[in-house]
Amino acid sequence: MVTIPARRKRATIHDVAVEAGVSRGTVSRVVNDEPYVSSSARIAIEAAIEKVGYVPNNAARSLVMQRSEAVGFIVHEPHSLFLDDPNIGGILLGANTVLSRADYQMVSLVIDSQRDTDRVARYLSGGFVDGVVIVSARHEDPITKVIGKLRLPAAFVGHPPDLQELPFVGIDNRASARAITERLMQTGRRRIGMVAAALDRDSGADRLAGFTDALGDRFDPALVTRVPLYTFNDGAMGMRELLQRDPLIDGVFAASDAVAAGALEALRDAGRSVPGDVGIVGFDDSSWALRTQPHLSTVHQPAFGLGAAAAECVLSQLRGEEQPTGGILLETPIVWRDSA
Amino acid sequence: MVTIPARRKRATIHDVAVEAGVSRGTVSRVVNDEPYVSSSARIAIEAAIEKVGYVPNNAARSLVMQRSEAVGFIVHEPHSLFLDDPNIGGILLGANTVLSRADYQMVSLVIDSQRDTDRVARYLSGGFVDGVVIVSARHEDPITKVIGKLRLPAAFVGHPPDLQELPFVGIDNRASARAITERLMQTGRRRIGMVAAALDRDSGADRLAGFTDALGDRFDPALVTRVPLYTFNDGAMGMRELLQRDPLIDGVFAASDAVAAGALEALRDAGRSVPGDVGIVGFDDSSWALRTQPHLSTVHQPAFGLGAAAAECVLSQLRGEEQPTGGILLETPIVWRDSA
DNA sequence: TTGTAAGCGTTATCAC
DNA sequence: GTGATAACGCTTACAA
Repeated sequence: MVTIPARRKRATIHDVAVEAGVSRGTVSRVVNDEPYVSSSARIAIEAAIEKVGYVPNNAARSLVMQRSEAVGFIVHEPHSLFLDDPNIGGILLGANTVLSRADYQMVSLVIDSQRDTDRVARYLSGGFVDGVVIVSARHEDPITKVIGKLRLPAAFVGHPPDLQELPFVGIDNRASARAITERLMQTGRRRIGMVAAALDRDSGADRLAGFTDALGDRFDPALVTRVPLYTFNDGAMGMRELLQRDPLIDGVFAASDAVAAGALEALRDAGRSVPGDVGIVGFDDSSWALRTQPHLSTVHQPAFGLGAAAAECVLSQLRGEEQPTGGILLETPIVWRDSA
Repeated sequence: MVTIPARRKRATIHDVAVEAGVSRGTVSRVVNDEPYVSSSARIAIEAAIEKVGYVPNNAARSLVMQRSEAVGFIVHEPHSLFLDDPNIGGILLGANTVLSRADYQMVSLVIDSQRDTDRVARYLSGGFVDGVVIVSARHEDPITKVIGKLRLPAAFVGHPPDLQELPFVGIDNRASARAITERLMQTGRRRIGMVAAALDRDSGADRLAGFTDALGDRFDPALVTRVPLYTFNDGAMGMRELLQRDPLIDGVFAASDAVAAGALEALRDAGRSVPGDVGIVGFDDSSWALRTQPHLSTVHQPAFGLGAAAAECVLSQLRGEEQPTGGILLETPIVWRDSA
């Protein structure tokens, strides 16, 4: 065992000022490199900073400046999904890239319990961040409430369930689902079903709606199975049920690539070939799409772009610019590979 | 277009005090629910807080308290890997769970560029966090330097390249690699090779070392291919080369599950059956392991436990407790499935 | 160009 | 029980 030495007291501007034989004001000017500092003073101060090991104290700075130069990135996903969801990483990187360029520190806060929710709400209230990007908000979310109450500059990725007046960026799940289903129909499939997932969310419900839009008269409710999550396992389960309901099914729209991958496994277990016996399409164009055999035809979801756009949106609010009403919808090209 | 109204000035303790007709000290006592407050005062103050919409200012609090009740979680991964790496999510969740329970806010900082590095270093220096958990530190990392200089309570996940005296939690990559290779040998394979990856890191180098340990006399350098990253694509590439070097190879240790998945694809493309023609084992027991066909035999890496242990380690430092010297190594059970 | 001093919103130490 | 008041470390007029 070894005792960690107590953290030694940190040097302050005062220490630097004394060391350099100037006033604190001048030191501050050097630190924030403002003009009107003689080069002799600057040199002395820089040496002093080095000598006493001064690092500015953000708390003090942000107290007086009334801002923190940080933007929160809130992820609110159930445990399991967070590990799986291929989009979150891209969104996060997109947001970070934009914020970084503007010299804002992105701090991600993950919410994984009720306790987390409360603590994060406090954290946001406390002025530790100047704005916030929110992924997958919940209905009646305390976080959303706090943001509204504080008028904290915010942008949602995906459609916020309530509070429609807050800015968001997203994709048109319904139109995209319709488009890929139509594309699937064009390949000549006769009995097309869907493994629908996450119907408690807008994205899940919209994808199903787009599917029924595309099918029109040909829509058969019996050919839709519903599973709770966008996961591999749920996909396999949903597909097995679909196969049971109609062994002759020859086309499937899976609500996400992970679901499609699971479905693919169920199909393989049932001895069906893809795309020979059945054509299948997914949604997301995540890393799943290239891991499956055959590679998935799917809807490209611009994860990075979503994160970047949300971050831009927060920054523009921070600059006090006017906001376009309503949300921003990004394009979702269809990428056609081998699974259908 | 609509103009977002300016954020209205936030209420302070002072406002609450005036409203409730008491002093700021008393309000502060109520806010931090300390004893010695008359219930009449408490009631009046709570009403006033509600009325003026008071939320405490963290910057001020953390300035006077000299701590922030937050712990940083630093991820330093190249872009592509961050999206793929299955362990990071688990580590993050493990750390968050522990910190949350102790009422610390975990803030994750992702480093994705030089600019990020500098900004994060400043952020850490600034007192916005009381401690830090670091995933995949770099050699000669400015972050590591800052931590050392500030004596910021820290714990590394995985072995920190330099600064060996800092606490870390990890696994014994070498022993684990040896164990699974031996297990693979016991299945009767004659020509066993390895797709080694990320040899510039300890984990990668150690896994190769464990492999050679296990093989002893039977080790044949020609049966090892080296690829830069723990990725699917690199795995496929490495396996193709292995196949070229020795078409009769019948056992493969892939440096990670993602690598194994890629190798599996290369094997399939080459018309080899698994585990019939060749047995293959991976490392990590990540979500990859169950996505492949057949499921992978692999080394279980306790991602959640690593995050949790690292967080515990930081908390214990924060409590001023003594630290065990050296790192903590967690168990890595072998999970045997169908790929070998 | 530099120094002085008044806050920023808390907590904490005293007296009362 | 409660109210002054002095920090905490910094920025920023305003004076010099």
